[in-house]
Amino acid sequence: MNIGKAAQKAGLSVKTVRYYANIGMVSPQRNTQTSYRDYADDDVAKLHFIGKARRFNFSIEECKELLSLYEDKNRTSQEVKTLTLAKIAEIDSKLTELTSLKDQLQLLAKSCKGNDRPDCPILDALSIKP
Amino acid sequence: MNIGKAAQKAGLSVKTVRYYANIGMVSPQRNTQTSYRDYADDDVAKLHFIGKARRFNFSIEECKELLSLYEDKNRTSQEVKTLTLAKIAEIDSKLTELTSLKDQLQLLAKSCKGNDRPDCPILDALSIKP
DNA sequence: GGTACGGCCTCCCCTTGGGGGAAAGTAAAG
DNA sequence: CTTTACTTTCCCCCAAGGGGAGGCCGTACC
Repeated sequence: MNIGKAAQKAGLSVKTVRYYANIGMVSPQRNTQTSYRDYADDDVAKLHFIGKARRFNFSIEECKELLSLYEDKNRTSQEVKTLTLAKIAEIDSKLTELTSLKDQLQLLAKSCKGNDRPDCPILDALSIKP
Repeated sequence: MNIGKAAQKAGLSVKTVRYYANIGMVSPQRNTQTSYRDYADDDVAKLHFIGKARRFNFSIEECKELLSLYEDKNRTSQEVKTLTLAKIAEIDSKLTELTSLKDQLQLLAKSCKGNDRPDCPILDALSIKP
């Protein structure tokens, strides 16, 4: 099938699917006459797989890794789980960082009256040296 | 002072400080002979301000906004607080999203034995249609 | 048969916030 | 005077595609 149909089935944009072909992640056959990309059902399954992994915050490189594990019928579940746990840890550290940021911003916001006067503890805090 | 000294005082890299000059955020004087950038203490204070705002996850555009509020002695604290609350909301929605992702990944990881066998519920979940 | 429309192709520039490094001018120190 | 450290501009690079130009291709309609 053509790229438009494949993208639609996989729930991705045509641009994205073409990008994945360009970086060698999902390489469809080519129609010898039109040079149109020709996606098999198997390719669409991979695209779908990648789309889902991306939504789980896996990077392109990690998706390549997952994809090769996906295609390797002899891989161990341990390899996959390791990647997943690493991703969880990564998300966790981002959560910690964002939570701390939010807390600090909330303290600042709380200390600022937010009225018509010019004095603002938020700006003061941003200009303090340390 | 030269850019190296200014960067050091502000706790930023020279590249970053030059970048801020290029985008017109902090525009130092120029030494007419050498064309070296010449940072005043005031510029360094702005750089420092920006560095801190960046660490609070404010984008460059938002930093520009904060900076103009910072320099405007007649601004109201309300304007600053509004920006801050918006940033908090933004961080909050990211927290929600990441938490949901983490939960889903943890469910998957929990269901996967992570042993030497090839069967892996994580990959299965990633290949399920939707 | 023509032609209008839509899909596909490649190619290039754009995004965020700088990092890396080359080539060349300049300043400070020995 | 020479070495070394600093600064300048310039260009390419990252992720993960998005937007759009210009040019083929195929088909539906008159």
